[in-house]
Order: sequence, then structure tokens, then C-alpha cells
Amino acid sequence: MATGASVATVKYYRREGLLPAGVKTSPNQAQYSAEHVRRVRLIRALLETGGLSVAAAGRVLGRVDDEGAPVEHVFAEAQHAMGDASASNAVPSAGSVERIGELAARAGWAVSDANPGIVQAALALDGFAAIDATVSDAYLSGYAAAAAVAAGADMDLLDSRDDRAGVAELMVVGTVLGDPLFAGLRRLAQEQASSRARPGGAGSRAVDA
Amino acid sequence: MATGASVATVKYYRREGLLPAGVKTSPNQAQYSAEHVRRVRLIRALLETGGLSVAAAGRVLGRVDDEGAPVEHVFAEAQHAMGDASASNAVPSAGSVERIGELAARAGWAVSDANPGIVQAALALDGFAAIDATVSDAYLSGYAAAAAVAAGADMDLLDSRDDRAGVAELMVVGTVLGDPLFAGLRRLAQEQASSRARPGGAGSRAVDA
DNA sequence: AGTGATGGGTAGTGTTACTATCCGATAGTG
DNA sequence: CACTATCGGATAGTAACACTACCCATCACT
Repeated sequence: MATGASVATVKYYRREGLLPAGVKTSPNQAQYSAEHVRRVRLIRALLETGGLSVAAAGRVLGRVDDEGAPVEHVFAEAQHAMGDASASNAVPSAGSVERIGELAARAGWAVSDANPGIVQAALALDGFAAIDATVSDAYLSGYAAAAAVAAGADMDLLDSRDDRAGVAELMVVGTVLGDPLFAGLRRLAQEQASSRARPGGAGSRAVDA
Repeated sequence: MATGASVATVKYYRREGLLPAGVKTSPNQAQYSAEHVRRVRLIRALLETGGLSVAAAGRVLGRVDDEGAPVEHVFAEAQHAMGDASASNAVPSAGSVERIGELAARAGWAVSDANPGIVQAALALDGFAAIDATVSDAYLSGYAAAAAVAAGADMDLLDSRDDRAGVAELMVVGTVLGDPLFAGLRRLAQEQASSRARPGGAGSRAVDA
């Protein structure tokens, strides 16, 4: 298979409902199209690179496949899937939640209380608090500005498709893979920024230990 | 315990070497200081919010505790830990790697080949390719600009400490928790951007279904 | 002296993402 | 037309991981 998954794994995905059944030509023969291959590659990307669980991927893809579901719901499901991927069931402190709310207000964002990003960002703040580190408003504003830039790019990208299925798929991929894309680029930018701040020590020298 | 972990869990962390042993006053009594409580909270943040594995957290904290290790090594270890958290052992396509390299060059970043961000970003690009979506240079440049802003904020934050232990810890937290912080904020910014682009449909409405 | 907690170690548990095997039916081959 | 290799589908097993429950010897406290 040229999909990065073994036959057994593909069967497993079918059982979990991530993959629609092929057109059955007879009780034991089914026809799998190029669309199925595409879907398997998408699943692998969501799981391996995006870090989604099989269950979460199933929920998201279910929305994508549901022609009656508005794309906003697809979007919301993808956002929730990413929130559940990390954070599990931890509850952030009220103070951090409030600070994120203030940050959003300062940035001029109208945000629903149900947005899973609030919990995720607040939990990150709690992590800083865990080592008694105080994060400055400047730091948070920097991150908020970066997030606004990325979100703008996300929206522009969606304009490249206009069919419902294409938009839904791209929405999912953009939401899920935008995080690792940014994370990777931040590593690169950090190396550059670090070598400028502390000349002589490459930020990402290989660890030889 | 006010650390978010049960006694049994703390014992487990000790066995795994994430937590130094307390000062033993007798064969079955040990003294645990506030420093230990702090450490446990840090571990919880790295695992729950940062998504690190126990093993990865152990490697990173080992570097932090090693007074002889230069902070650049702490940094590199933290970066690798995040890379391993997602992506597992997948190999990106050469084309994507090359495109990320070009993007870094265009941004003026001097980047080592060993930087784990390359693989992570390239894998994300491969995910877009999986659904035959083409990502524009404008999109990538937007993300690169956002990454540069965030990395700059990261560096500024480090200036708030000057002792080696403090810098190392903050470096780890910043590297590990910066990802979910940004991810959460991006969700918020997406909701705003989406509601502006498609008025009437809130991007993150609760899913009732 | 007695009781209950503590540190330390071993073994077990629940979850997740596969993976190996089995089965009946059928497609292709000679 | 027989025969074997392969396929779809289902069941059960596996490996990794993050705990968690239990046991035991020792010790603090009353």
C-alpha cells in the first residue's frame, strides 16, 4: 500500500468508522477508489502529525462526511478534537482563564465561552505559574499577535476552495496541522533568535551526550 | 496533596527519576521541601499540558538538573522532546523538507539540519499534500512571521531570570508550553477571523448534536 | 506497647493503537 | 470444473504507557 498504513491497519480504521466501506461488488470483494487512498493518507496525517486519537479523528471525519452539517460545525469539531488531544481533563485556574479573557478582549477578539482554546491557553499559563514564573503582558501580547497572523493566513487559505467537501477537509487539515506547522517553525525561529541573543551557542546543536 | 498528583503517582515519578529523592532522615522518613512540590507541579504541566511522555520529561529534567550542562543543551533537549511527542517516527517527504528550508532561508534564519522543527513542519506540509491541497507561499510566510514573533517573545521572557537554574527551567517551560499557549490563542483568533469572514456563524459554537 | 503512617518495591490495571489469526466465499488458473 | 490463492470481515491478542493497588519493614506518635 502506498498510504503509509498496512492492510490490517486500514481494516481497523474501517471498523472504527474513519473510512467508508468500499462499493461491494460481491459479498467478499469491494472496490476501493483513489478517494479511499486519499482518506487513509488524511487519517495518517491527523493521527501521526496532528496527534489526534482515532476516536477524535472519527468524530471530525464524521462531520466532514455529513453533507448536512454546516462547515462551522466541522470547524468546531476540529477545534475540540485538538483541545482534547492535549490537556486531557485538567481544569485551568480561574485566574488564568480570566487573564486569557482579558488578553482576547485587548486583542479585540469576540470569543465564545465554549471555545476550547481558552482552556488550552489557560492551562499553559498555569504551567508557567507552576514554576513561579510570571509571564509579562508583553509576552502574551506577542503570542496573541502571532496567533492573529496565523489565523488570518488560515482564513485566506480557505478561499482556495469553494466546494463544501473541499472547504471542510481543508478546514480540518488547517486546524489540526496548523499547530505542528507553527510549532516546527517556532523551533527554527527560536534557534535563530537564540543565536542572535547568545552568539556562539547554536540553539539546536545536536545532543551528543 | 496540593500538587495535582496522588501519592502513588509521585512515587512513580520518583522511580522514573523525574524527581530527586528527598533527604532521608531515617530509613523510612524523608524530608520533602517546597522545591519538590514545585517540581511535581512542573512535571504535571509538562505531561498534561505539554503532552510530553514521562520518559521525555525525564530526559529534559535531567538536563535541567545537570549543573554542568550548558543551557543550550537544555534547550535542545526540550525541543527534541516536543518533536518526539508528536510525529513519532514518521519521515517527511524530501520535497516538504526542502520547502521548509527555503522558507527559513527567505526568513533569514540560520538553521541547523538537526533542528527537529524541520521534520515537524515538513510533516505538516505533507498532511496538506495528503488531501492534494496546495499551500501558498503567502500562507507559509504568514506562519513564519508568526513564529518569528513568538520566538522573539520567548527570548525576551528569558531575560527575566539570570540564574542558571531559573533560566533552564523557564527555557523548558517556554519551549514546551509555548506550543499549547499559541495553539489555544490561535483557536480564539480563528473564531474572530472566521466570524469576520463569514458573518453570522460563530466559529466555535458549542456542538450540540 | 500499640497503632497508624511512610518509603520502597512489585505486580496488576485500564486504555489505546494496532496486529495476528481465523473463516467463509469467490476470483482467477490450468 | 476443480483448486488454490486472495479478499473482506470478525475476534482475539499484543505492546507501550501511565498510572495504581498492594505488601512489607520500619518508624513516629501516644
